[in-house]
Amino acid sequence: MVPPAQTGFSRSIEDYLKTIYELELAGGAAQTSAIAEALEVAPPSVSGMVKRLSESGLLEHAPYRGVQLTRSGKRAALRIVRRHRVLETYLMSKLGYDWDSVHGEAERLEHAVSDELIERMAMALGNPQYDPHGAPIPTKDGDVEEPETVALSDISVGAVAELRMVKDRNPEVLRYLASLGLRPGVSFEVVGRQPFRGPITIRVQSPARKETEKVIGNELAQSLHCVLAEDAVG
Amino acid sequence: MVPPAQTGFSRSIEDYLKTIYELELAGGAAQTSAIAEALEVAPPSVSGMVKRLSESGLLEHAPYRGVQLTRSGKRAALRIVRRHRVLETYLMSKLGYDWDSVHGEAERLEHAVSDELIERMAMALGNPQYDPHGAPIPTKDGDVEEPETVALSDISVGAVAELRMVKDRNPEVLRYLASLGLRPGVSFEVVGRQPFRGPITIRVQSPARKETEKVIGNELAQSLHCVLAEDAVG
DNA sequence: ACTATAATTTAGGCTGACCTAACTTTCGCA
DNA sequence: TGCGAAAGTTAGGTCAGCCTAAATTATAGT
Repeated sequence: MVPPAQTGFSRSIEDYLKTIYELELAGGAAQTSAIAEALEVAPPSVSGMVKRLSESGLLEHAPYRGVQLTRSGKRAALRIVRRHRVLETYLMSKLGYDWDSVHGEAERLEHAVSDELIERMAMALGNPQYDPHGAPIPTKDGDVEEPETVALSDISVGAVAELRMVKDRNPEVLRYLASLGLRPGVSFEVVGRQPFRGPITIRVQSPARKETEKVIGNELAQSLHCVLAEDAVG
Repeated sequence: MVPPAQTGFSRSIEDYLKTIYELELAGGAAQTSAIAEALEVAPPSVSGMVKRLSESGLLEHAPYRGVQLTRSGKRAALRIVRRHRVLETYLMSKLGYDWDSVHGEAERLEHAVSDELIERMAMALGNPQYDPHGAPIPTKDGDVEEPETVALSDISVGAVAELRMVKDRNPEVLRYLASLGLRPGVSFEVVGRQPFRGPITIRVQSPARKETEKVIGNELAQSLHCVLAEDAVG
């Protein structure tokens, strides 16, 4: 048994809880196959773990239907999410990690750090509310509001919006976005949308105060979550 | 299987290698029972792991006699030792950890950090040569010279020495030493030694430039490793 | 030199977390 | 409305790393 930090939850269990939390956010109850895919394990492994976790009261399991975190499961999951996001933020701002390489490191560390270390890091950062990808950092006692955002792929032409959160974690993709200057906080106007899930054109204020147009594929646009400056969802 | 960082060695294996390295330093070949005690596992568990490790060429096993790291085992061990000591140094100087609480945190993190993170931390610290306990930090490519030191319990009266390294890692003990102002780098003169493993009295330059005498039990004195300013070993 | 005790190893088991193969349930669609 | 594919679960097995009990080897003291 390898008890990570001070919870008593194994590394595996922590991974399951975090994954289930993230899948629930994306849509209702988490399906066995979705969990299996996210964790890169076979579906029967998930069934087995789900049984154990629901027996210990961390989640509700409706057989053949899916699972949902209980209150205590959610609390545990949010602790991991906080760790992950604080770590990413710390590694980037204090140790010079890149936007794209930070995820993997945090993924391993989140199971090994103590609560104390996380609080010290958060303190050193001034208790940030968002991580480098724009995701909100849960507070120490487990509060988050996952913000109301719209995917760029769902914003209509003419709307002005701000990029709030990048859901993709593929380093290649993140590197590409960085090269376009697209990071959380950047504002832009949607100036074109090709039909049939075609690419989207946006106009961004470049660092040199110059306006540049960028063309973004629809698939990528689905993971760019934004807040609108004016109401206009299509 | 839980592969830590990029080596392919499990957390357990890393712990065994590090422990064996430390035991070898303290005296020749590491005994099964010493390893078992250090890792808090039963002796048969050690026998089993030792067999596996010697089969993979990380150590030489003379049955019933003890084990010794091979070249590659030592290389692996030193990588963990470097991680541990860089982590301790970083946690103390960048995140405000205390001398006594730093060990446990590093103990868990050493198995989760990547080489890259360690190099970034070392860089941020200016590539220090010693950790907060005075232990030398192996270089990236595995060089250390564990310094020639003498335990305070073996220094004769009249000698002047500098505390170089504190081998104890019990937080209580470390807190006590801190309260006495005894940290690596502090110079002192041995002014008294009671016979029959009795306590030792030293005179230290206090922060306020005032000389203070401290009385130290023999057992504790055995883990205070020093370098002599003049030759005088009793 | 011999034996009692201590140290070590072998034998056999358990648990967590994974796997594949085989079976069961659900659900979309003809 | 029923049936086949997709999704999920059960059954049974593996592996690492630990354990206890029993057997073996080393060693110290007479």
